[in-house]
Amino acid sequence: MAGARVADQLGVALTRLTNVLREAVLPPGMNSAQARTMLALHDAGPQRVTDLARLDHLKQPTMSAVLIRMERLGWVRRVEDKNDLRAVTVRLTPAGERIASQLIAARTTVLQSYLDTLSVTDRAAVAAALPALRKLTRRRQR
Amino acid sequence: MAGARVADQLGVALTRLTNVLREAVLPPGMNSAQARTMLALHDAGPQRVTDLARLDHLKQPTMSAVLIRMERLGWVRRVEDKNDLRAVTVRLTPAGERIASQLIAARTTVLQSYLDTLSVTDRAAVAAALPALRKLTRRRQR
DNA sequence: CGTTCTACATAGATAGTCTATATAGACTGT
DNA sequence: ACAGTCTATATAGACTATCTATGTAGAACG
Repeated sequence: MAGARVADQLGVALTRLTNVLREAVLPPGMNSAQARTMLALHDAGPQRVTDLARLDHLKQPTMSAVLIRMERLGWVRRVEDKNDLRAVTVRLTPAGERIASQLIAARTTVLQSYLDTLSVTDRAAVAAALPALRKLTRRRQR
Repeated sequence: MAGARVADQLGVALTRLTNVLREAVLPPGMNSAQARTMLALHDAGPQRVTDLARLDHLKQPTMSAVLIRMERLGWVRRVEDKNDLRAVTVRLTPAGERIASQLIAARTTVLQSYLDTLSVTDRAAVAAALPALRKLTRRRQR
C-alpha cells in the first residue's frame, strides 16, 4: 500500500542522509555518543546523568564513563545538586557550548550544500515537508 | 536567510528521527556499525573489506575486526576472490539476509507508526518531499 | 528510625576503534 | 624475468565504549 511505500522510502532516505551527516559533521576526536550528548545538553539544558543516559539509550554507568571523559576534555562539568545530594547536574562549559554550536553549524552547512544541488521545486517540497517532519519527532502519547 | 533555515530545521528533524530509529530498529546484540554493514551488503551486494570500510567511514583494520565478529555470528562469510588472491569478497549468509530484511522491515514499521499520527495533509507533504530527499543522497559531482 | 528506593560511581569483561606494521599478491618498467 | 612499488587484508597493541553486577550514600516512606 501507499503508506508503507512512504515509510519505506523515508527510511531509505533517512538512513542515507544520516550516513552522510555522521562523519561529515563530527570534529576529529569526537564520537557520535559524545556529539549526541553535547546536543542534548545544548538543546535541553543542564541535566542529570541518568536523564542523559535515558535520552541516549545508554545505561547509566556508560554515560558516567562518557561524561568523565568529556569532563577531562573540558566540554562539560558536573555540579552537585543542592536539593538532592545524590545527584549531579551536568552542564556544558563555555568551550563545550562553542563546540556544540559548531556541530550544529556544520550540520547546517553540509545540508545546505546538499540542498543547493536541488531544483527550486525540490527545495520547495523539502521546505513544505518540514512542519510534518517536526511533528514526527514529537513525543508520542501512549 | 530562508535557505539556511530550511537546512537548519532539516538538520534538527533528521537528528531527532535518527535518534528515534537508532535503538528502535536494532535487534538486541547488534550495534549500529554492524547494522550499517548489513544494509550495505544487502543494498549493494557482496563487496571487499576495503570498500565496506570506506562506505562506513571506518578504517580497514576496524572493518576487518567487525567482519570477523559478524562471521563468527553467522551473518556474513568471506570468500576468496578468484581474480585477485589478495582480496576477499564479503557476502551475507542466508541468515544474514534474513536479519537485514528484518532490519529494513523494522525501520519501516517504526516510521509507519509515526506517520500514522500525522494528518492527511502532513502525510501528503512528506510523500511529496520524498523524491527531493532521494536526490539529496545521490552521489555528488565534484 | 529502620527499610527501601534512587542517583551515581566503580570494577571487570567484551567489543569497537585507531595507528603502525606485516604478509602476500598484483602491477610496472626495463 | 625480475626488482621495485602498489594494493588488499590481517595482526598487534593501546585506548575507548559498552554492558552487567555491585558499592555507596542520600532521599523517601512507613
